[in-house]
Amino acid sequence: MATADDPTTTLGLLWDGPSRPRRGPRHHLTVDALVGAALEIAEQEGVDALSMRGLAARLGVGAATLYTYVPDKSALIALMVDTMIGEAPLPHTRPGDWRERVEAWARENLRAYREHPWLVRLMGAAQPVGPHAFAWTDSALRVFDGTGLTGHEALTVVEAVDGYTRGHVAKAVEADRAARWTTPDGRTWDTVQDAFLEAHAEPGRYPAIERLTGAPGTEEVFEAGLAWLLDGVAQGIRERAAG
Amino acid sequence: MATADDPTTTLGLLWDGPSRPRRGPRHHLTVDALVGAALEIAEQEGVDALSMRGLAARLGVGAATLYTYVPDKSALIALMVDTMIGEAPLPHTRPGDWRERVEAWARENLRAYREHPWLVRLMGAAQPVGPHAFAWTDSALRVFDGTGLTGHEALTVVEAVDGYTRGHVAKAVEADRAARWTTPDGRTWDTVQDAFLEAHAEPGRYPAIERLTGAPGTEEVFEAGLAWLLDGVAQGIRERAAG
DNA sequence: CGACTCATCGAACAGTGTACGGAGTTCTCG
DNA sequence: CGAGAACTCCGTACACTGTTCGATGAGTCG
Repeated sequence: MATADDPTTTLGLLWDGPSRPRRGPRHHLTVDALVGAALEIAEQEGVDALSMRGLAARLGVGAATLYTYVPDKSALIALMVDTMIGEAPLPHTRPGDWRERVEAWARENLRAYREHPWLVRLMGAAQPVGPHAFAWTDSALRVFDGTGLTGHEALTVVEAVDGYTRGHVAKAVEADRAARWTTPDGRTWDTVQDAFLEAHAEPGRYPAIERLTGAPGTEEVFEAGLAWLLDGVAQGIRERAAG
Repeated sequence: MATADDPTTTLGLLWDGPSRPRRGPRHHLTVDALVGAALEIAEQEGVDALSMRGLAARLGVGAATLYTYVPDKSALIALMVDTMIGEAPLPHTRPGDWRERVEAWARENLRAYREHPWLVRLMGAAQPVGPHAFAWTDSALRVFDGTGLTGHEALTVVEAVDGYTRGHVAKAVEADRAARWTTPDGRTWDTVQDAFLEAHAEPGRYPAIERLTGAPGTEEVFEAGLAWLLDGVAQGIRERAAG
């Protein structure tokens, strides 16, 4: 198989699927089987445990065999990501007006990312656009049909909301992991950190933080920010309709 | 030095600095020198090139020596991140009203992240809060002094804007990297991808995307989304002042 | 001066992604 | 129908990674 380092091969795999050669012995596995097993590993053991050797072992083949299905690990990851995107419901098929649909999709994405935290890390690297990602964006754009926004404006809104969601997801995933962490003797992350800060921040050094009576949860921040963002968008749509 | 895996040691390094032992030979290096050299490597060669062996070689010492300064690589990274945060201007010292200050800090953060793309990846992992991060948050909260918002509400705004910025940064960094990429024969990423999509997306499959006449740039999306978000916040502040 | 503590670092361990080359299988073409 | 091309499979190897161990010797305190 062609050596990559060049995402063209990966794009071909994403959009065309594997190319069946004319000569030579048959494959015993399929690319889908690789991706499925890789997703299982990521889901069960986390993304750090996803190695080519481990994946090969799970499938009962030698490590080098995988390279006849996939040019390299990054291509496998691109396939995993696009597969996950394919499981997201298409925004334009949801009920309600544009705002209800946007809220639903943003919450759904947040939920999906938090349920599959490994996705957040894998999406960090630049990804070639796969068919499912493309279809999702198309669907998201259609949510704004009838609002009077141009395609360009609709895409701006989609990207803004998506960016907002992704940023929160990164923070939420960190918070989730910290919440699950404990010292060997059972103290939580918050306990350790708070004790540390209390011992080290002399009074008056951080006046605004001292005045705080409690931090908002990630859910609360997400909902508030989403509401503000969509208030702004709604106002833009109203002004355009009036002008 | 104490084995970590437990961020308590890292927190100590962040807040107290290195602890000078009473007996034994002197250190030839300092933790600051490690962090400085690590920052240079990240800046010049990217985060993937940052290895303990490479760092040790740059400092002219053996790889194992580093572990007398720092419990492990993650602690080093925490120190790098907090150092970078320390270089950001404090929001409450900027001129203007709350909105101008927020806009300035959001743009500044976006710029800094794009200039140091490795930071985006390093911040992806959960980080213990360092003194500079703490000071920055305190300063950001003070921007809302006099707006009538409670500390809780101000923190919600800060986190929402920060989350928004981080999400965009991730996308912008990906876009920057893709923009810099070319095939051996000189074609750009966009050319390759567009050619591929044109060849593979039959007409009518992606109606909304077909209707597009051009995609908004990351800058344009960022500014539009920020304006919407702050419009929403401003309305919240007005309503609170009125009610 | 001993006793103790600690910095330094070569070597080793358990991993990683991936290239290579040989063995065996399947299809195509003369 | 048989020769050889094309291909899968995979043991082995390479160049890495972060980190631990143990030996050596430097520095300091009683």
